[in-house]
Amino acid sequence: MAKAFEQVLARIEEAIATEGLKVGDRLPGERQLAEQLSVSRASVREALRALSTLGVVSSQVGRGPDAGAVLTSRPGAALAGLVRLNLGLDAFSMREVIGARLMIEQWAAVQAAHLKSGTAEMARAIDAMDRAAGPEEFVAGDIAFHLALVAAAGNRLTTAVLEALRASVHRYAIAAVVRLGDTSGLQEGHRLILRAVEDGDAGGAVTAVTAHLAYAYPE
Amino acid sequence: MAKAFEQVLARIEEAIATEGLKVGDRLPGERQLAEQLSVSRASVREALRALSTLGVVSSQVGRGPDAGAVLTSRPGAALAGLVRLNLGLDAFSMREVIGARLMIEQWAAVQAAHLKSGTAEMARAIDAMDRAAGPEEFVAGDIAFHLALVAAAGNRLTTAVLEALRASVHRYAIAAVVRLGDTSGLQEGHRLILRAVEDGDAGGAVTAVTAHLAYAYPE
DNA sequence: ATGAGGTGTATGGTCTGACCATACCCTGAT
DNA sequence: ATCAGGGTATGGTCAGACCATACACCTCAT
Repeated sequence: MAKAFEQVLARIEEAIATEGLKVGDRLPGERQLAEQLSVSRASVREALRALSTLGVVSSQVGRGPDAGAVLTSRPGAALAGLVRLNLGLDAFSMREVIGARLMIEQWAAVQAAHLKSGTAEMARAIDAMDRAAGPEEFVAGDIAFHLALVAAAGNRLTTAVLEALRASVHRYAIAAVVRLGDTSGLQEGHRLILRAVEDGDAGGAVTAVTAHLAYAYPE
Repeated sequence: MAKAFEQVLARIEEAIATEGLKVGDRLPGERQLAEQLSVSRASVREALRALSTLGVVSSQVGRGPDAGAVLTSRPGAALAGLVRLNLGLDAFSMREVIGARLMIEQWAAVQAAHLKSGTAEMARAIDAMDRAAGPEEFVAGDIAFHLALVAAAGNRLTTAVLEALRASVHRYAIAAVVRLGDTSGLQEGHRLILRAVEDGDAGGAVTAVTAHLAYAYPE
């Protein structure tokens, strides 16, 4: 049997999807939901807390005799996917994850090249990867490099988004390292990116990022 | 007194920030946290549920005598920011939100132009804005347009990210409508974007998106 | 001394039942 | 017709309990 918390989440998602709930509509109250799903109110509350953390619903005390949490976001595939992503359940294909990464890193490369920032952190990450004792350390260095690149763009929000993708990216990154026996190609890509940023060569940086990700994650 | 749930969240964030916790380190157990913060275990669990929803920590049953949730994400500004964004507490500047939007929508415009997709949805949103009775409907149409643009890129993940930014974007969008007495400029921008996508003109689409957002959110 | 295997124990996950302050609804008095 | 006030269901919080699990430790045979 699946965990109670996940049951509740799935049922609420399903209800939103199938019952055509619109933004502003109300879900049943916590006690009512608990009874319908045969779980405790505590589990319902945890599920609602997760959804409210994702900005899907929002609750208010009082509200009199009428019901519970309000839908604050549009239902649909994107919503369900976002929930799954954040829960690590993963509804996105590798293609989508890599696509989003490509978008963020190409953009960041342009910003970083203009600002000529973050080069020290990137260099440090490359060094760490050279000195890495095992695959774990190597992957950690890789993550540090790409995080440094995006952070160099100076927008904490996009950095946070990449950070949020960490779990998925990490898994794929490990797969890549395992697949490629030789890691020198990855490091070469990193060095090309770093050099383009140092030179302030935005076009070159985009090209380098694109090539690097294509190399690491071939179609 | 602040709500118990928020207290716990703040204290955990603070602990991560000030105690130099690293990825893989463990937080105290739920019962211990509850006692330290003088709240019930249920409140602690809700806070941890929120953090785990954001991918900040992860829990496992068992774990023997040693402690609780594991840090699964890098601490620091980006982390705290992500938490605040998702909780609607807002740690990002308007500049950062708009910057992220620009990144996503420029990228989406290129993809959409190549695929020549999503034009029907965008056209529908433009019509809805023309027929809008009040500011609320107008803003709803605006959101629908930009969501359609990003969805046209065919990557549910990036769509989900824009969806996640909805709350912040929405607020700024309202501000923009209020500021601009005349909304024809916004609609004109939408039409330019739509036309470029229909023509498969990637460069023109990027230019149109950039101009439109610069118009809606002047520096 | 060393390894395998069993046991103890604290953990996260869940449930029950209770209390509080709040916000809505409805009634009744004006 | 309007307004004041109580009734009531709500979300937020708490206390205490039980379960299955996974680690740490101890025992015992080798």
